[in-house]
Amino acid sequence: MSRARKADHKTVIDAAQAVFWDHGYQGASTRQIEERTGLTRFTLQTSYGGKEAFFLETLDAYMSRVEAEHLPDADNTSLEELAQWFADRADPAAMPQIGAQGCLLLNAITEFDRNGGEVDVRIAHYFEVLHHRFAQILAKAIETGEIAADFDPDEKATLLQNTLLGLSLTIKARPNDAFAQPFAAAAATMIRQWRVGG
Amino acid sequence: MSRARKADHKTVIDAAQAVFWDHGYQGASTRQIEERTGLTRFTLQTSYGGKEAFFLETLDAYMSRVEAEHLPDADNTSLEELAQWFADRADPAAMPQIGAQGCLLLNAITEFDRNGGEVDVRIAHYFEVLHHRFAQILAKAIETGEIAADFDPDEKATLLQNTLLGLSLTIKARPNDAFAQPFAAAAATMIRQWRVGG
DNA sequence: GGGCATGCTAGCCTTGCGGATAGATAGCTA
DNA sequence: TAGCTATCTATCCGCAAGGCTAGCATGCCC
Repeated sequence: MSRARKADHKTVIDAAQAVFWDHGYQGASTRQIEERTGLTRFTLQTSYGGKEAFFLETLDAYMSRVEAEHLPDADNTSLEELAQWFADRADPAAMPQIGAQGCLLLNAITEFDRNGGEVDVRIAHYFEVLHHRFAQILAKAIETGEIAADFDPDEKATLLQNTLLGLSLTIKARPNDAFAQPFAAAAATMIRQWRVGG
Repeated sequence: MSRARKADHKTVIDAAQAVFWDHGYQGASTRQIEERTGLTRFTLQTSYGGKEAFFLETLDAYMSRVEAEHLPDADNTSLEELAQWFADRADPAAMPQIGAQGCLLLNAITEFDRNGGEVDVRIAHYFEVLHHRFAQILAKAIETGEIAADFDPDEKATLLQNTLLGLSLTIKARPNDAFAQPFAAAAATMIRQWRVGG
């Protein structure tokens, strides 16, 4: 068919996530992307359709991976596991990697205007996914009796969405890898105190 | 002494806050700043020392104003007032203005590297101020008996910091002015449920 | 009113950006 | 092996960015 690329798609996208996280969308030049991903600027244009389209693809890959591998499971997550999941978001030992490759949604939110375009669709989708996951986990915890029946899972899911966004921002703001840990711990404690008699 | 400026310092800084919020630091060009603030690019260089120094000054002015006028008072804020303060952060009626001039720290955190420079100092300062205010209000609420004695004001202050950051991001992410309201309401409810017997 | 410091206007410089192009090259298929 | 096609290399383009300079305008002080 054709000549093979120097760098395969998956490798390129993985590296691109790191580049965009390090420098932001605007701050990452196509020449930097070329250097760090192995992708040539020529292919960036012809195969991916330019920088913005490439960012969208990177963002989609990131979100798919997060949904599939990193978000807590909607059906099989206990309240304690949810609490621990929040605590782990800023584990100082894992921070170097997590911090080096944080939430790309942050960049999407802060660097693009809300104009109803492609980025906005992704943001809306992510908010929905988060809400659904958290609400389902909390509803389950009510069923099992972990938390009281008069607990509002929808409202608390909203609170957890907000908490997670705040945590992403704190991680980005961190002057050192231990910095964000108390914030994650406070979130975990909040969740644990939702238990009946907690 | 000298010739008077077209636009006075305060007016310039106020307008600059809006420009930087609308387009971010990187996205705001010096020519846009010139247009919307009345400041000339010449004065931006000679009197303010260039775009980055000017942003820092704008950021300082913003933070001073927030500390003086918008953050809840450390000494005279009840728990209910604190809850209402969070709820008001995303009041749909006030959103047009608030949304049009949101938290500049967001831009500082997301658009600058953590290199120990001037921006980092501001970020650290803001985190400290927030923590101190919230912790003091909560400590007072323990004194008055609004919340239980075994309540950890320090940890919950950390949680509130995180909540406020999340709210700022949600406001930035909002597709419409009503969007952020449930997030603010959930935060307010969380605070109200801290009351003894809540 | 003359001196002088400051701000304004207007234009120019350099740099880096995203993107486009053209010729060489590699890998598959027939 | 010939041909086709996607990619690579290298270069170029137009544009917008931040910053700088030169000459004019303004206002305070001696």
